[in-house]
Amino acid sequence: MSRSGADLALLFLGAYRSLVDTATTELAARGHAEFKPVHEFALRAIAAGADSASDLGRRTSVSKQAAAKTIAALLERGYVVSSPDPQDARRKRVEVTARGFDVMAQGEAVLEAARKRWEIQIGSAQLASLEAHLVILVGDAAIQADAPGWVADDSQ
Amino acid sequence: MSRSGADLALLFLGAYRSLVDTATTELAARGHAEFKPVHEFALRAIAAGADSASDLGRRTSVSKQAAAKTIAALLERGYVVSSPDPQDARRKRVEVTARGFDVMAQGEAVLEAARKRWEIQIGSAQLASLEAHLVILVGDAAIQADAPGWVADDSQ
DNA sequence: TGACATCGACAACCATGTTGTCTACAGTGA
DNA sequence: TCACTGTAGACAACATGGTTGTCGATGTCA
Repeated sequence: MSRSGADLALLFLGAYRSLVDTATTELAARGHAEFKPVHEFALRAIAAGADSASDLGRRTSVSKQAAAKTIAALLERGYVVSSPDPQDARRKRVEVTARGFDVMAQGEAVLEAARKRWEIQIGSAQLASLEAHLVILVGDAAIQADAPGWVADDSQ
Repeated sequence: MSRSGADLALLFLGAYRSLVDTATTELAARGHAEFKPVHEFALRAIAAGADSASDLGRRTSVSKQAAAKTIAALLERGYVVSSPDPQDARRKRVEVTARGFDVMAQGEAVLEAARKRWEIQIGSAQLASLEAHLVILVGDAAIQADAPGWVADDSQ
């Protein structure tokens, strides 16, 4: 077959897009419209302890201003709440709400379901080996779900 | 191993990013700084016959204004030239320059080299099967290199 | 106590897309 | 031949999601 390198790149992008689009569409259908991958990552980082804008910025490799905007968006949609930090009057502590945890759980479920469909399609062993090879090729870069500023691609 | 669906998505994104970053960096080192995937796709479309802004817009599923901006960027960097169409005074015909063909060839070569490295790393048969499975999973969506507005992710 | 760091807010800017509007020109049919 | 309709490209305004720079308030440490 010997596809070209460019096609290979496109294939990866297509696979990612396919999963993410599925998730976005499904989440919208389940009452979480406008929920984008960026939000998912931010929410994860907040749940993991990034409880202020500056903190979130550092963890997601983005300026604190950008992080503040993301938090504002999450706040507006009810995925997080913020309150003044009693320990430090400069800070505002951000916390994930029940709705926030819900959207994370649903997102995970949707992606897991998509993965299951693929598993059925090409076989469990094949998918496992595909994943294993990807891990080798990509290395650690993809593992830290907290980090990427490179999730900016999104749906749009 | 049974990785989660979210990890799988991240893995795909990581693989894509890895290839694209390699290509962008390499191209920059070879005298094509600031050349982004979007430019690559536009250039390909132009070479394939999209010789006007409106045309390019249609082919890459983007507004003609956005296409015009992309053309302006390519123009500025010397990858295309434009001239009034003698047949139709409304149009400006866009053509890929030698430099434009060069960057396309180099890009292809760089990606091909990256693919070769992976082939060595995990084995030729493994890479082939990975690609074959991806083709099954992604379907036709990734094949038409001309289309995607979804290459907006980029380096930045 | 004073120097310095950090927090969040605000403003300005950039990149890359969008829509809407405008003028020039092409093509077509009465 | 002429009016109508469609299309090309230019321009303006705006949305999104980043950036940098600056500022006042607050914390921290010598």
